[in-house]
Amino acid sequence: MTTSSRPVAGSPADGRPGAATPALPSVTATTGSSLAVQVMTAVRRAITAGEMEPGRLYSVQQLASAMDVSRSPVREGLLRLGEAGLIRFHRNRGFEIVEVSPTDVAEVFAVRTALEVAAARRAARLAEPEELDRVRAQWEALHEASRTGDLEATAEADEGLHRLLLLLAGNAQAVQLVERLRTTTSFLGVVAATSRRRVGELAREHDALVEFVLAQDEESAARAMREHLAETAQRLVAEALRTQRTPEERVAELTAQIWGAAAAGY
Amino acid sequence: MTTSSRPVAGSPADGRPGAATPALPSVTATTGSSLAVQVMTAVRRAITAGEMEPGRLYSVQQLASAMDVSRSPVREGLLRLGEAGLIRFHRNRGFEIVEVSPTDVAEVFAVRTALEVAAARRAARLAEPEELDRVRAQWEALHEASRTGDLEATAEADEGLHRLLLLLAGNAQAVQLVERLRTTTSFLGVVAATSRRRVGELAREHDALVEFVLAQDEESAARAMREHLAETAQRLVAEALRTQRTPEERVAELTAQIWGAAAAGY
DNA sequence: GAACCATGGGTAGCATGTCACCCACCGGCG
DNA sequence: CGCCGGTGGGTGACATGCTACCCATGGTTC
Repeated sequence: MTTSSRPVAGSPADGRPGAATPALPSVTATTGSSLAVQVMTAVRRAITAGEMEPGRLYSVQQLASAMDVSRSPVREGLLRLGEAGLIRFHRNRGFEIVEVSPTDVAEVFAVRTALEVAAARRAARLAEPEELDRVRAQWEALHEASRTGDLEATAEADEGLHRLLLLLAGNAQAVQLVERLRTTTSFLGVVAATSRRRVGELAREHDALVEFVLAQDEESAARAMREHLAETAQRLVAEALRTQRTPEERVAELTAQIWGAAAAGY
Repeated sequence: MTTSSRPVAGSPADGRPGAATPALPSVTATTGSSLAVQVMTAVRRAITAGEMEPGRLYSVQQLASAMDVSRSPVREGLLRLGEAGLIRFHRNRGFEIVEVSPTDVAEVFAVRTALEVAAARRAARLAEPEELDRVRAQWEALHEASRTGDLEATAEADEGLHRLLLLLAGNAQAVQLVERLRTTTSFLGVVAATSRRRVGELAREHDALVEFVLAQDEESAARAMREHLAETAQRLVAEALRTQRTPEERVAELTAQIWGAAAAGY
């Protein structure tokens, strides 16, 4: 609250490269949490929205000015994002957005396969009746969000369902881990980009999975989870390929190849 | 530098909890990296050495004074440890060491099983001859360190071997993840406490695993990794139980129970 | 004796000052 | 024309000042 009008800031339209101020990721209105967390959210959103792009150098001071907070929370939030692998620091030069390659996406989903297939199996085995009710409720919430076409709510419900299954598997560490994986790869952003046109289908993809979990059919649940993740993975790998301007006629072939190489054995 | 003799602080043998200043984690001599990293290392060491214990509240200012640096790098390092789950912050009150329960240890190893069994399989399948040479070299380094009885070197070589296998599996994301898991659970500290008397045996436990990887026998390598992790996990779970003052006659039983529950399905 | 409230010390979170260092730019030298 | 060393702006890392806030303590009231 010290600066009420931000006196200097970007100054006149300096055309010099490197100091370019392409787009200011405005501060989030998400009050309630610490400023550092707000910075993290804002930067993630700016990345997925395309306001900040790989290959360009940004600085703490720059973001702090744009978001009208001091450098401390900005630095703190950025360091956390850096540890998560979302950005990379160059000493005394600034930081840049790390580009998520199709291979990275495939690898993340290979890891998720390793963890969540087992989780589905364990959830089907261990879940108590009231816990199964929660699964059903979350599933219905997903369908509801999907029906309204609300992209963000659908993605959130999707996440919630996966998190719930991990929880029912009784492994808190795994929950935390997968949670972090999502953050790391700006997973949400990719999902958003991909499924914009097919929000309605997202819910139905979970039908078989939920059905088998509710029926406590361990192996079928595991298989359904594996198939679900494979489908999602390939869709996101394809999207990542398109982001890299891969010719459309090669996307299908490369997707199968990348996912096949990353997933074999998991 | 502010307090040269800590004028007030704990005062005479105050029995009051909370304000006690039990032991000062002295600054590391580990120069070369940033102060924040040095703080992280120092705090981890202080925890594993028992100088800092769960249930007690510490503060940034306190550590900063003890280590003779400013609050900034201390806060930064502690925040990172907090994100890893090693400590927990209480707003305006301080932070405390998070106790690692036997169940936590078992869960971490369940996750590692999910990731590293598949990694062993893939490493056996995919490794090039020169990469197998690296495995052999790392294995010999482990034996060498084990032979000299150097605990820290042995633990490091152990880590190196596991990391190498993950790398050869071609999943950079998994490597990063397991790396973080180690940090999280103050894994090294537990290992140290456990194997102090049996450093010599640690190397031999990897023999079958390495042998099968070198022979490129996928399924045997996977099985060997699973058994190796199960053994290690149970040893550490038992150690965690003893830390919690579990009666020795119940340790074996509880260990089997906890590990069985956590690992089933992975 | 017990419940209530003012108060003061201590804390994390945020803002700001300072510094060594790196790199891009630029002018002079070969 | 090409190389090369001085130089200045910008950056991350660290030090320090400031503030809202929480909690324990002790006095006060009933």
